[in-house]
Amino acid sequence: MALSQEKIILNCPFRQTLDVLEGKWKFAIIHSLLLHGTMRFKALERDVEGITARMLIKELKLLEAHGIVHRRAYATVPPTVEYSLTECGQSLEPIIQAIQAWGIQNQAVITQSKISTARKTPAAARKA
Amino acid sequence: MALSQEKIILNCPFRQTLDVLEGKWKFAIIHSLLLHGTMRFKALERDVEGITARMLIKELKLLEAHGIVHRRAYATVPPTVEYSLTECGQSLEPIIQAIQAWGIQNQAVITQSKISTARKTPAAARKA
DNA sequence: CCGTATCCAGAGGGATACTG
DNA sequence: CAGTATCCCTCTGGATACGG
Repeated sequence: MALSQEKIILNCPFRQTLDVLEGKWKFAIIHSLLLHGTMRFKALERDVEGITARMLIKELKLLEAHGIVHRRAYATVPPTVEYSLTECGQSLEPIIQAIQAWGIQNQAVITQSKISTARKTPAAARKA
Repeated sequence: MALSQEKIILNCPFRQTLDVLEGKWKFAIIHSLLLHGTMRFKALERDVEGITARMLIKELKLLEAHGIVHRRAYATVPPTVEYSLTECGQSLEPIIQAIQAWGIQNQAVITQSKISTARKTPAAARKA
């Protein structure tokens, strides 16, 4: 399938998709859910290295609102909450796979041309 | 091809790819360059609806540093600068295509479940 | 365990004016 | 045309503490 020839206008399907997937963590969260299927909150937090609980819940809420992720809570003590991809979310798999495939293919190139994108976290900066 | 079973750790190929493609405009810029091949700065600015010259040049610099985009300047008056994708950049096409395909497939769903993500620009907020 | 609330530094990013 | 420079606001997103 060839790329559409229309202009990269706002509200075209391409840009709308980017809106849904924007943010620092959405791809990683979806990747993790694709790998493991249903996951508890804590499992996701452990699996997506570097994310904080605060950001995880925010991103999950957004994904849920867009119909990508399904949330199911059980009235147990302590609470149990399970997240999984909806059918719509599962259909994102080709995108995740394409990104991963490119990463594997170009790992050497990326590492080589890597600029100092490394930025200090606020906390790290304060300590310094 | 199945997704890799490794944890979504920092510095895995998947996360590194996200680092390269992070930011609000990179996917759209690459999409445009895939469609049109070599483009002048002004053409890109027109094609990627909503981007400002400031952000465009910033994103292009980063993409160039990562070896995704090639920049060629001609010593003409007025100046002519052409941007194109490197071979490495062209290899991102499957990702762009996957995103676009998903957008077309799920356009109805997205539009329907759209939350008020609309946010005022600083200028719009000042005027209000 | 699963969140929420609050605080806050700084990166992202728009507007505008200016240069070669 | 192809950028730079400056200003400044907003939102992201980390740290921390707390509630059900």
